[in-house]
Amino acid sequence: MTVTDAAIEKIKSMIVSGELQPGDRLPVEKVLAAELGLSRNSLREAIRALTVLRILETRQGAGTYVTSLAPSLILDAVSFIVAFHDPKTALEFLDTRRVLESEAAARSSQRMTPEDLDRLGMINADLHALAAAEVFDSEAFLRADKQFHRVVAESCGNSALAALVVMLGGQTEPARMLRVAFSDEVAAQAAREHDGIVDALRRRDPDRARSRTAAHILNLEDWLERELDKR
Amino acid sequence: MTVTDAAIEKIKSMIVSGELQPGDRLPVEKVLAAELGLSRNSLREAIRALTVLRILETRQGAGTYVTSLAPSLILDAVSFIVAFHDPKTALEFLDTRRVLESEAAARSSQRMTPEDLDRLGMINADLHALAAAEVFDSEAFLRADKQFHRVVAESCGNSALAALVVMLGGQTEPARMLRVAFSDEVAAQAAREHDGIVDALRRRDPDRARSRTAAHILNLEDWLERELDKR
DNA sequence: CTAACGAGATTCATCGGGTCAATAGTCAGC
DNA sequence: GCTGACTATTGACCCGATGAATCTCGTTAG
Repeated sequence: MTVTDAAIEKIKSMIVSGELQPGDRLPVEKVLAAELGLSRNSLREAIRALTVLRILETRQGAGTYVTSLAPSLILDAVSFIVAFHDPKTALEFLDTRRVLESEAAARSSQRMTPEDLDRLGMINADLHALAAAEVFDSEAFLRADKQFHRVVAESCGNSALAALVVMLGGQTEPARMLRVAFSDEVAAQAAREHDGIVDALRRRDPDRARSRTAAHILNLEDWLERELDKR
Repeated sequence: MTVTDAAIEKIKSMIVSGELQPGDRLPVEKVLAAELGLSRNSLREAIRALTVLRILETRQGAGTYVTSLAPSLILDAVSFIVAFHDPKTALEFLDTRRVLESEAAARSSQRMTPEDLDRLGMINADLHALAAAEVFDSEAFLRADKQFHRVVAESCGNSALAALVVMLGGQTEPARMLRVAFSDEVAAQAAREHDGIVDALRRRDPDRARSRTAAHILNLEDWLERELDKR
């Protein structure tokens, strides 16, 4: 256990115990270093580690603060981690995402407002347009697609579940591969499947929403598997 | 964007691009710092950040290495993050865990070997014994309980799913609270529910495994909710 | 010839000192 | 009362040095 690790644990326990609340400001580096009994450099390593985990936030000239610790914020750090995985692992993540997102869709079907549904419809209209465009912009399509899934997930009423879905739908390494292999035909098919999901959500039918979402992601899994076999 | 953040991105891209493979050794700090054009201290902050994310591993005197990047390793870092949440958020995590673990149990029912099942039976026999002991050791019970759920999850055939389940069953803050409030009666009830899960797994019946697991965790959720209301 | 040993080189861990840049708080001027 | 310049605060970043853990490799005992 290095002194930096000890400092991380110390700061962590100060937060978990409530000694430091979200939004609180930490003592200045020099003082905190003295309190914890280590050098400023080593303390900075600890602070940096907690910063990339979105637990602390530093602003030059202003100070270091505890973040809101919202699940979405924290799990955002996880999507950073997920990006390191190989394509085979990506299939497992996608498989897991299917489990979570179909459940989230079922729950969202009971909770989405007409405004949410309209917004979702507009996003998918964009997706149809992007898929039918003269020159297919896979980059833009995947960005909007992510947006679609995010809206569905975030209406489910459980922010931890939503954050996990968004995280698993994030930038995995094969997602970059997708960009080159993703065709306008696959995109058009995906947009049509989205229509089915939106319809299920409008009907407020959890079973339909669940099944349609599961099938949609399953198709994505199959496509990815085929792409991986090609190489 | 600070120079350290830039270094993190640079190292990340080196791994994602395959320039650095799992197990590879990084250049020594002094050299790498020169290559990336920053001081050793700043580079060390970047390395430390990737170390707490379990992406790099440093050994004094030996060097800095890229980890295996196994999902379990990576998601292990997540359980560290999850520990920061308040009890209310813990309910959401438990809710999410129910979704994942019931699915994992259903899958495991099709895959567990007789040896796995025997092992599970033994673990639960221990749990029964612990719950019936003269002086109830909640610490030991929860440790064995975690073990039980881990064995079920890890047989599901998807290591990412398994890792997520284990992570969500891990050290959340209320888990510490559990230790004081957890009674031998609640423990005995949990062990009986485990019997039902083991039975379903032995029957190789995914639906029973799914339902029994979901109900088990649901009971845990209810219990936690009641405990939270008390305060 | 093999295995245990040990000196030296390598590498990360930690420290103290310092400069620079961004922010916030203060106070004069209108 | 409001604006803007000045100043103190604070994190960002750098350099150089020492200590501790590990590895390398030649040496020696069996």
